[in-house]
Amino acid sequence: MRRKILDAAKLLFAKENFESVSIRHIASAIEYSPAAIYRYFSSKKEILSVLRDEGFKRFVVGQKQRMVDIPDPLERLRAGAKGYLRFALTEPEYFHLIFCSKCSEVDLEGPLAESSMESYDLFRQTVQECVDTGHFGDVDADSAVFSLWSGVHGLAHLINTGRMGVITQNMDFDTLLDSISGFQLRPGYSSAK
Amino acid sequence: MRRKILDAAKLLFAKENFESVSIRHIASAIEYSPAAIYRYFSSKKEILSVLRDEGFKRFVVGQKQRMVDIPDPLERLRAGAKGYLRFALTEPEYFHLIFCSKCSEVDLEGPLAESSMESYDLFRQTVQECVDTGHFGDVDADSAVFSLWSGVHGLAHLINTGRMGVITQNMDFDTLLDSISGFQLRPGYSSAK
Amino acid sequence: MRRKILDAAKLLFAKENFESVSIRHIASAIEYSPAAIYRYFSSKKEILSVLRDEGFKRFVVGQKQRMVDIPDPLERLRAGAKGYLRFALTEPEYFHLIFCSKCSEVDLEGPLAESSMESYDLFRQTVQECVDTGHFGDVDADSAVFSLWSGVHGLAHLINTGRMGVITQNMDFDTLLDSISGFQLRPGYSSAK
Amino acid sequence: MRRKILDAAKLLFAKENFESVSIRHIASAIEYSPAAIYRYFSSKKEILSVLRDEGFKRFVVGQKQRMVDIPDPLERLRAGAKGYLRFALTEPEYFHLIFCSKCSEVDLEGPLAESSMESYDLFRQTVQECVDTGHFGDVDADSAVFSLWSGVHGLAHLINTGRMGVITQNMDFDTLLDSISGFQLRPGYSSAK
DNA sequence: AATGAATGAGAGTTCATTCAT
DNA sequence: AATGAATGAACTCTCATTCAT
Repeated sequence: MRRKILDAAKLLFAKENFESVSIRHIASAIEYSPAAIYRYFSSKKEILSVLRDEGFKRFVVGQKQRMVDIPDPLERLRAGAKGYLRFALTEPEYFHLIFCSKCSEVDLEGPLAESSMESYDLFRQTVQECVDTGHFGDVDADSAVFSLWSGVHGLAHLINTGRMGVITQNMDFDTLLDSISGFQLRPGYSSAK
Repeated sequence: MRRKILDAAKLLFAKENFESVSIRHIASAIEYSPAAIYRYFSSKKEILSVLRDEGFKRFVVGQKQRMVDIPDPLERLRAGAKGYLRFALTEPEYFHLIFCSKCSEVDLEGPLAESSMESYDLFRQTVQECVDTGHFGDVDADSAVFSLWSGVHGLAHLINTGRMGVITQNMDFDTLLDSISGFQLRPGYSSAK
Repeated sequence: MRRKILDAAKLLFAKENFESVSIRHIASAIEYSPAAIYRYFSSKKEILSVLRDEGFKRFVVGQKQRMVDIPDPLERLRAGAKGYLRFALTEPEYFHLIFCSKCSEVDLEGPLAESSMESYDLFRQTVQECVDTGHFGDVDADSAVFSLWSGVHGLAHLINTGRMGVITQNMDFDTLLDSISGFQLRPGYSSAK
Repeated sequence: MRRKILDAAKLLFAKENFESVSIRHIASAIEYSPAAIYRYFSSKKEILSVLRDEGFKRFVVGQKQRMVDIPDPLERLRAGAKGYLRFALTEPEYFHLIFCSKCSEVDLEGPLAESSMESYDLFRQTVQECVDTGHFGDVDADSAVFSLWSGVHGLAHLINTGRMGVITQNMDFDTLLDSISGFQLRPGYSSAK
């Protein structure tokens, strides 16, 4: 059924490129005929789309869980960053689909747009709290949002594309975060200057 | 001729990814027959390779020019970061080819490897100088390299994939840099804490 | 289906050589799409391989049947030679595939190797018997094997390629055999010198 | 010029299949452009054709030289057989072109037909002499022609297609001939029975 | 006399997709 | 609900050949 197809697809997508996974591959992985898949999905693109939505939803749910109970906004932000990194490194194909593919190629209608907003708001609001409580000195919230997202996203992307070499391979998320956020998210950091 | 093919390929490689760009696409973009392309390049991979080398060489030359005459390492670093951003935003095709495609897909033999090293060394050394002159407080050079590259790369990538929305569209490179480097590269910034 | 493809391929392989027969040719001969063939065979080479195995098996079975019950080794040999000729002239496609294509192009793993050995051993052993019973005078078995195979094979090949002209066209197998084996396989022949 | 092209082609044909030798290969072998070849030959087929004629002429000339001065017809025949074998084994591609390709594919007009006749007549007449002088017992000339050509041709073809294994690899032409002609061409042989 | 440029046709092969069953 | 059969379009790449220069 639908679930089985999606799971098989997810597994394959994790192993290979999205483009090089074919309906045939998925079908043979679940030991069904290629044609059978079309009972459940109208096209290969739809499978991809559903997977993306699912992945994003999972990401957002995870982020909420990780962040919701943390009172200190900086700690909360740090938890969010760690979640982002974890997602990127443990589910690189989803990460690529959701945070690296061109927005123009993504269908922004439907559930994805909603998740997207929710997620962004959570992030944005936490940053705002940090600014309000003086954690970031005189930096405005927009700048902080840009800066933080860029930093964490860039790290994830550089690692996933193999540009960080072996150095980062054995680091855990905390160490990684510390590396890039020596200036912002380091535990105990409070305010520049 | 060669140039025409490369330009067409560059455009297409940027729009879609490597695997979904076909020789036929390139050929029809320049209104030639697919076979004609093989007069100038022995394979699809070679086109990609040449493009990448070309783009990288241009990038490295530009960075050297921009950075060489600046005595203050932090200013020099800032100039490098601006160069990276400019390259990413004004030549997104090359940027994608060089800094976003998976390393495993790249032929690391030949001139590219050299350019790559040169460029990285220039960056790395400048960071080291900043650290040595106390610009980054007690942050070690490795961490600073990770952090700075991640920040600038992430910003470029998020903008290029359309994730920074319209807000960043009218900013110049200085403003952009200021946004993400409120903590590190801001002019006048000297040392954390 | 499979059979249709094989038959079409057999015909084409006989008319032209392996390399100039294309999947497209086969497909259009059976009025199918080229892609359809890949439902039944994984590659062009496999078609060839299957055909050869098939033909060889048929040849070997026939030879055994023809030879098994004949007590006199010379008569048995003669029956084998006649079988070889009949196979060559009545199934020239198979004959070409099995006894005329270059061995280096043949996949010698699998069932073919077995059939091949079986068939050769049967032949070789019969020759040995002839030698042992003095039918061939002081000729050793190896020489006799070379000589006999060469003679029959050469005749078949010359006829099949059209070099024997019309003269041989109306001869039956016995007459043909008598022609070439005036010295060895002629009925009543016993020993040289 | 013409000669250079033909020589290059001949060399390549000796190494690879006829079909897999391309105009490009020939051109690059003589360091000319593919187009240049068309000044001298109207098509690939023509090159092949000319080569075949040349090869055949050379064969015939060689055979004449070898045979002309030998008074004893059996010895002369033997010399001819040796020449046939030598030609087949040292110039297998020519041999294939001339004696193995289907007659229906060969252009039988022109110089080839002439050479062909000449060669055949020489052979046929020598056999006739052998018969007349009683060398072959009561075998008629037609049968002897069939038998002898078949034997030598078959041996050559089986060796060239790799079916004689390694056994024959180190034999010289005399030994080979002795093997297959234990009954007819062996030196000293005179008449069956 | 020779070439660079170009092409149409065709090679083997894979793919997403459809449809009768 | 599921499949076997089939296809058209696409893929990279090679070929013999032509033609303006």
